[in-house]
Amino acid sequence: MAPRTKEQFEILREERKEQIIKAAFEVFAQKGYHNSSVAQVAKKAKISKGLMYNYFDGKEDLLRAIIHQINEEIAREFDFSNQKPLTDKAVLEWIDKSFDIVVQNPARWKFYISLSMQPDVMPIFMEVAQESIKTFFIRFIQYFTEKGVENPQLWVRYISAIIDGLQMHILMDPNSFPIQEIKPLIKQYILSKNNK
Amino acid sequence: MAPRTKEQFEILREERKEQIIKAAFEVFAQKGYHNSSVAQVAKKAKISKGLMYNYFDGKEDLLRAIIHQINEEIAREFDFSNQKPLTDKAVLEWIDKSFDIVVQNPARWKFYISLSMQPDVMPIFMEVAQESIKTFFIRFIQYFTEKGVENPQLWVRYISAIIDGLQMHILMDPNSFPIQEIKPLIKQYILSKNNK
Amino acid sequence: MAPRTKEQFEILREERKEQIIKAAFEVFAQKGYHNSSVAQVAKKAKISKGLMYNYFDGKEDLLRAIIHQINEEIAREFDFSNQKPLTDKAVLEWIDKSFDIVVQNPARWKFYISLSMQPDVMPIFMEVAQESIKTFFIRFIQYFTEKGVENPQLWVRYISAIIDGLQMHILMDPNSFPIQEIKPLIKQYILSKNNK
Amino acid sequence: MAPRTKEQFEILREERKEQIIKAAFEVFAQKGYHNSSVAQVAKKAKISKGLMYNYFDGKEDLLRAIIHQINEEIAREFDFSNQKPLTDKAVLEWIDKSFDIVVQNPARWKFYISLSMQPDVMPIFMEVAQESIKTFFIRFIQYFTEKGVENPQLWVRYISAIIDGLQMHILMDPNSFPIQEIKPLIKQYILSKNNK
DNA sequence: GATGAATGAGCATTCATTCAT
DNA sequence: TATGAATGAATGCTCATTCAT
Repeated sequence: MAPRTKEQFEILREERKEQIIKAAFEVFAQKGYHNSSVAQVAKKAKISKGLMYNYFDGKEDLLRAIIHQINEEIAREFDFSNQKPLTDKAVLEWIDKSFDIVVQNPARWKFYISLSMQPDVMPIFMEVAQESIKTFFIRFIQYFTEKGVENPQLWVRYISAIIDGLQMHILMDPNSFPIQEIKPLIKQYILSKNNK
Repeated sequence: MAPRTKEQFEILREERKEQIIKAAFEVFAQKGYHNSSVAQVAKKAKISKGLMYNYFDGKEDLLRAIIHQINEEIAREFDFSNQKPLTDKAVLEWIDKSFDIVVQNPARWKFYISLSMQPDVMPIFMEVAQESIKTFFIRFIQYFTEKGVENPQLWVRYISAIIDGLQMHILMDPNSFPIQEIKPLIKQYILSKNNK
Repeated sequence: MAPRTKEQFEILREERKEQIIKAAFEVFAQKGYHNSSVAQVAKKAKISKGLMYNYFDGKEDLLRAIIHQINEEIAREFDFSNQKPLTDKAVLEWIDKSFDIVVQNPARWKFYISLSMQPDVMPIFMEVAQESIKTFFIRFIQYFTEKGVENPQLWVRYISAIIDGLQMHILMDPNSFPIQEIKPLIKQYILSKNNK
Repeated sequence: MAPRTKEQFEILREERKEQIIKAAFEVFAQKGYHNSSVAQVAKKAKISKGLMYNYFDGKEDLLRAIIHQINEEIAREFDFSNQKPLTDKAVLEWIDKSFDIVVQNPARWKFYISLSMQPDVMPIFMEVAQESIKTFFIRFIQYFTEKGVENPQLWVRYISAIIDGLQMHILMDPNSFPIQEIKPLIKQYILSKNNK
């Protein structure tokens, strides 16, 4: 077999890592982090337990990697890197997306939130998560500022909390929570601030 | 020497139970349910491991007891047993209380919410919790109905989610989350529905 | 209340002991010695655990007492104290009794045999049991000797083993083991030795 | 370094399993199943407690494995798979073997019988054991049938019980029980049925 | 005598992690 | 790189026994 270059190895490693993270997420999401064993993850990923330690430093490192990946996905889905000022349309889209994203992949969000609430996982979580969200917050504050809202920072925190609360309730009752009916209410509430 | 009377034993048992629940809550709240061991709880309660099993059927039963106790406290604090129709004043007080209760005992609420989000604890939680909340929901729906709100059930779920979201954010940033400034906003939002 | 005499206390103690032994036997017989707890015995006997230790030195002592009692019952039932030479009739009666006793109280025999086979209980068992049986053996040997059987000791051991084997099989299949049909066979076998 | 091949692992596993079963048998036989701990078995096998669970599902599974192995050995020694009709010679050989097998390995039989008598182990025992014995029973019934014995099933049960009783007595007094002298008696008893 | 709270050693079992191959 | 055997500490739980009352 032709000797692979360093780069090829690197790519292979990354693919393997992805594969393990995917398996780990599935196992963790289904049974909870503490109730899952490394053996189960390895089995799901179709590799040996030993090999897992070749790619990750341990169970906690695996968790860290999952959180990191989810954060990246969210950042991508919400287009956090976009620096353009927010328009009304963009805000409304963001609201839609905030709920759609939960509805479409409740397992992921449930896992994400449940982790963020566990005292022992919280530090890991915070360490990895917050940064990218901050920049989006700033854009949101600017949006309200331009609309002439009196206390834009306050409103951003308020709105964020509302969204989070609704997301949580969707997760707690995914089948019958009337998120589609509530969407217009929250949208209207936000837009009503604009025309002051 | 004469043995203790049944009453003496009963009192002793209640005291001990309280003592163990208190210790268990502290340990669970600090390290999370799954990361806490029965041994740690026993140590905190300054009793032997074995004795714990004289009072509770196991670790899970201990958790159940804690949840039950918190629920009772909440029900008492919110006066859930009160069946009178809600007035505007009562609703506003309820909102104040909803946040004050979190601010005053964040550890308890953090624990409470974190439990409600863990997949394997959720069933226990639901089993013990929900009942008392339902009756309050009904009163709230009646309140909106009488105000002539179009879709009262929808609004109750909406408002509940908002409150929960805000509670969550208080817990995530207890020191600087501007709940006192946000209170008027949410109050005004609710009352604005009344005068339709 | 009139002060009781020492004898009265003694009688009371014996009655209590009987009551505990009875309860212990029931529990042990149903669930096995090792799977039974002192707490269960105390509950069955309707006394406290503590009191049990007032009457018996511990779980093992309880077992010893049960074995002792069963042995005494058996000795009484088989009239082991009777020293008269065995007649044909007595032997046939003894055979009947050997099986009837098992059929009538299989729980007791099952318990008895199961104990006698457990390596850790065997010593206790032997210590208590054997003596009374020996004297009966001697009478049986005399019986065969008088009948002119060539090797009377051998035959006694042989017959004893046969009886024990049949008893065991009755216990293993109490509902359909054809002991009544087998009785004549074994009786005839023994009597056939007599008329040599 | 190259990992072991699947075959190498397979061989290793079989060897270890054998080693653990051997150790477990020794411990169980000496102290009884209930009085033995997994730790003791592991120590005897010179492995860690944890490893035991890599090979067996638990203490009960270990017991099951031992019973299974003993059954296989017995089936092999008695040539249970042989389906040919029994001859007089074969029956006499079977009787010899029935006792020789006990004399040669009393520990095994003691263990085997003691298990079969313990109420909570009996089900496991029956589940694993009985099947192979049944086919032999059938052959034995045919043997008596062909000899013109009136109630062949009865006689098979009778004879089986006699053998078991003698085996039991050998175990209870392995040094001086006169099994060699008794052998002719039981053989003669069986053959006497043939010439009717 | 009588109670049951309390202890502590022991148990079966799990699992993250290491290591020889 | 890759395997899974092996470890050992930890966990939830049980129970015979003791002891204060």
